[in-house]
Amino acid sequence: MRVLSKATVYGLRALVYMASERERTGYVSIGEISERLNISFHFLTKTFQTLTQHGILESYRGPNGGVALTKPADQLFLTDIVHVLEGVDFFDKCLLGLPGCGTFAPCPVHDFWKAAKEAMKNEFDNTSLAELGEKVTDERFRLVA
Amino acid sequence: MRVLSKATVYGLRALVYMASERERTGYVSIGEISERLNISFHFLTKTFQTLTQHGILESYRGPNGGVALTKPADQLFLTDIVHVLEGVDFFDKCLLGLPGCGTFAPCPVHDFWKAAKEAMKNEFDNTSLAELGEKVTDERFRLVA
DNA sequence: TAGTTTTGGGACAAAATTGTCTTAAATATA
DNA sequence: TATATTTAAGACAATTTTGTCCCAAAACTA
Repeated sequence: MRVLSKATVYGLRALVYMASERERTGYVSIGEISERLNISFHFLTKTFQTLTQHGILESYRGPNGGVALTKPADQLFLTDIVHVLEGVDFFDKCLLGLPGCGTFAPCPVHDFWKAAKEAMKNEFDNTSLAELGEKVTDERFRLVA
Repeated sequence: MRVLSKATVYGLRALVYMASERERTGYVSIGEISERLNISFHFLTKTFQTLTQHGILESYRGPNGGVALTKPADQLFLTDIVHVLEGVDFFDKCLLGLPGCGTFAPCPVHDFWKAAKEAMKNEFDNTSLAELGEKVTDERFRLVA
């Protein structure tokens, strides 16, 4: 079950890492993140460029440069990131891949899947990077194998 | 959100179609299914070969040949098909892609995702091809765009 | 037996995803 | 100014997924 692409998975892990560095101020370099989380630097850079272009991150070049969240981590939710990296129709896909599957022309698993998606969307809508970052800071949860 | 591969999606649609042809006896040809559901014949054939090799389908060559469910459709559940086409670890994947993510070493979204997966697994465990086939036969639900 | 129909299986191609590399641009510091 | 650091951007390669094609094997029919 691969719900999120690698790009999204890496992006999310990296953002939660940033949120977990609570007392830190200023920019965090992509190099640091990729090292700490064991993610390909170049691949992460591309994902971060997308996030920067869509207003999730701001970046700054040069020494002591890096990336920073554009908003406090408690105002950035999983849905925001997923919408940028997976598309705004992320929570609107038929389990059987039928285009236009909906109440008026449902596939046989539509009712169940609609409820499952709603539960997931609800969780994504209400889970902030801050919340996940705290879990990591407070040590019971991990971001790396 | 792409939970199932195309191979699985096509396989499931095709199996539900077979289950929906209630009064039919004997083998159904892959050609018929691929035409009716608008699925690539060769691609579906490969997926069906996998299902045959794993005991979900039996096949028979020659005129009036085709494939047939090895069990009554009310004894074949979504989990059975998904286990064959996606792997037995389908319901055991970390949302953030961390290997070995579990109670003892969870990622920050582990608790939520565990519950979401369990709900999905429960539904897959208890939804038979017969049930879905009936929905299609009884006309309110569709298998094709 | 010859010809047709159908699945089996493999080779192969196309497309999407993932990953790597190089160079440029911006910024800081010495 | 020269050098080092860091993101930006795009080319490119590797891998996986998806899709196509061909021919063999099995089975039926005439």
